Amino acid sequence: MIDSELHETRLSALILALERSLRRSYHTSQITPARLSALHTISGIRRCTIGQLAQAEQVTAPTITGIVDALVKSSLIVRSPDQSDRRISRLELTDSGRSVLEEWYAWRADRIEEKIAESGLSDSEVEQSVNALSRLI
Amino acid sequence: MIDSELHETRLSALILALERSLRRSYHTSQITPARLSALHTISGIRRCTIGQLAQAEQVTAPTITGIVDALVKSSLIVRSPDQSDRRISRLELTDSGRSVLEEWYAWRADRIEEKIAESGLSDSEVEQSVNALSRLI
DNA sequence: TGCTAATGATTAGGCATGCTAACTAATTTG
DNA sequence: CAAATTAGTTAGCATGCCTAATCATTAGCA
Repeated sequence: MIDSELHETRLSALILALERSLRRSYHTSQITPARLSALHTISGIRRCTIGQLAQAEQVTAPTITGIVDALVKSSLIVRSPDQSDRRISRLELTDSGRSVLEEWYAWRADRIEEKIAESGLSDSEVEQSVNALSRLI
Repeated sequence: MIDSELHETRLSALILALERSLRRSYHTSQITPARLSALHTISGIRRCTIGQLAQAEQVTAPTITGIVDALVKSSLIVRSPDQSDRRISRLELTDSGRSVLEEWYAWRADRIEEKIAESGLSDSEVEQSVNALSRLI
């Protein structure tokens, strides 16, 4: 019990710290975590709808509406009504959205390389902990 | 590079998911992550000041002011001016604050036990990944 | 066919968390 | 003692999340 408590204490603190440091680092990159995550998800779902995106991102529809509005406003995606069911919006990346996403992948790869180097962790240690974490969620 | 990219992709998504699930779970518990974290920190620093708290939580002073206001308002801490330097506020847990913190520890311990059981991870695997993560930050 | 259900999405409104810039009050220092 | 520094607060903004209510459209059924 005491061990579990320690782990959770540290995990909670770590998650807060991670979230803060992520937010700070995204701060420089002109796009926010939730929007990038949505962009990434949209790029992976053909003719993605608001509902699908909400489900994939595990947030409510109104939350997604706001994120989509922002992405449309900055021309990273386009929202177009479905022809056969006009209740539905279809989301599609623009060229600009694709390149932002690709720049982000590259930037991330650089950052994680730095972090792994700084930490002195082996690649397999990183992999193990990422795997463990994803099983924990 | 490709491995690092994969790790970071998954890490970013994991952090978002963690943050969201944390937020949802705290939702039921009447106190929010940032406030609990601050409460925990205050309990660990004797005669804690706003500045110390900000530094420990790695956020700016205005952010801490808001969190402290909320904690004071809900009577979990008291803020009193320092006698020898009246610029300084000293923060101290109330009995109520202490019991909220202890309930939280207990609740967390239960949750992490559940999660670890569900995940099928061994305690040492959890420990390893938590250690690895904290080195990564 | 035409009314009602259900569905997809948006709007309105609120809260939490974070930031920067500008300010006040108090203390230090030259 | 005046000027600089330090500790906190206030104001104002953005992001991200929620629930409740609403709108438009489509589906179902008598």
